[in-house]
Amino acid sequence: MPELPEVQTVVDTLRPNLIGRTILAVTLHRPDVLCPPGTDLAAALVGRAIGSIDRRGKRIVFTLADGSRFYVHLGMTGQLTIARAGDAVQSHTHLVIEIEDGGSRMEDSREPSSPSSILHALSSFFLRFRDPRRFGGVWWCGSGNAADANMGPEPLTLRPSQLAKRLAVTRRPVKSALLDQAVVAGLGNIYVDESLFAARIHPLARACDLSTSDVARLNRAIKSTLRRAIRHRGSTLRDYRDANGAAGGFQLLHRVYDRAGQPCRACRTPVQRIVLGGRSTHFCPRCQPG
DNA sequence: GTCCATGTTCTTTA
DNA sequence: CTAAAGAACATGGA
Repeated sequence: MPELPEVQTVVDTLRPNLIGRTILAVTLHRPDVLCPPGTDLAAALVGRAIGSIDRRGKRIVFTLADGSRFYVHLGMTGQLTIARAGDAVQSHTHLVIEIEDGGSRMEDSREPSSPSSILHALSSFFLRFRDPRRFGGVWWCGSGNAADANMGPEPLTLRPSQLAKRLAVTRRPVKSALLDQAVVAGLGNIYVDESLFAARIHPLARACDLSTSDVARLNRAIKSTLRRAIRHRGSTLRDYRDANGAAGGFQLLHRVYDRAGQPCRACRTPVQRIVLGGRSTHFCPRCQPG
């Protein structure tokens, strides 16, 4: 579920819970969600404070007070949520990070599940990562910049000339190019379809054939679509939740995505669905002429 | 049983 | 050789 607006919403809801707090413990229930394999995540995290949380494309980047970093990718079904000790642990919870509760300790009478160290003198809560399909995972970066690897520019600050330059060099359909994280970072199947509709560009149009005005329109459409989706806290089709467990609301405002056969909200022509690069692709044949 | 799914990466084909 | 298409990954819901 998570594309840029959903990931940004998770980051925005994680920050007030986690910034400045110290990590008390790390439990990795499924070691294969961690890269590089065999990393001692507990040794890297325990005792350190979380300095900042940022988004890069669809990656959620945690920077510790010592400057080291790790990032979480939610894949298709990943969730990163804040929980208290009494909250039921859902199936497919692969990683749990215990966090020192910086606030007063009186409000929470529940005890941590495994009080084992002097660090537990104060109350705590948990950051849980669950991901049924396990297309997501956790990447330890150390002090390197692995979080930026293979990532194109951020679409919210992308300039039309940059986008034009990147689209001009490929004959792929514009939809395929926009899904490529190395071309632009953060777009996925929902927001590419929505952005192309807003720009009135056919998804099969060759990227290199777009005119300067097409690209300018597309750049504006991408920004406005993403900003609107963030304002509505992302799209919950099935699994997506923010860090507080709340669903998004933008799915109610989709204009073409998952609306095959339903009337275009602009012209009433039935929305068409095709398969492109193995992905469902939705567009209005009248508003987005080939 | 079948098909489909918000993502990424590796393999095969053209 | 490069670019693009296809398959694979794992799970669950319709």
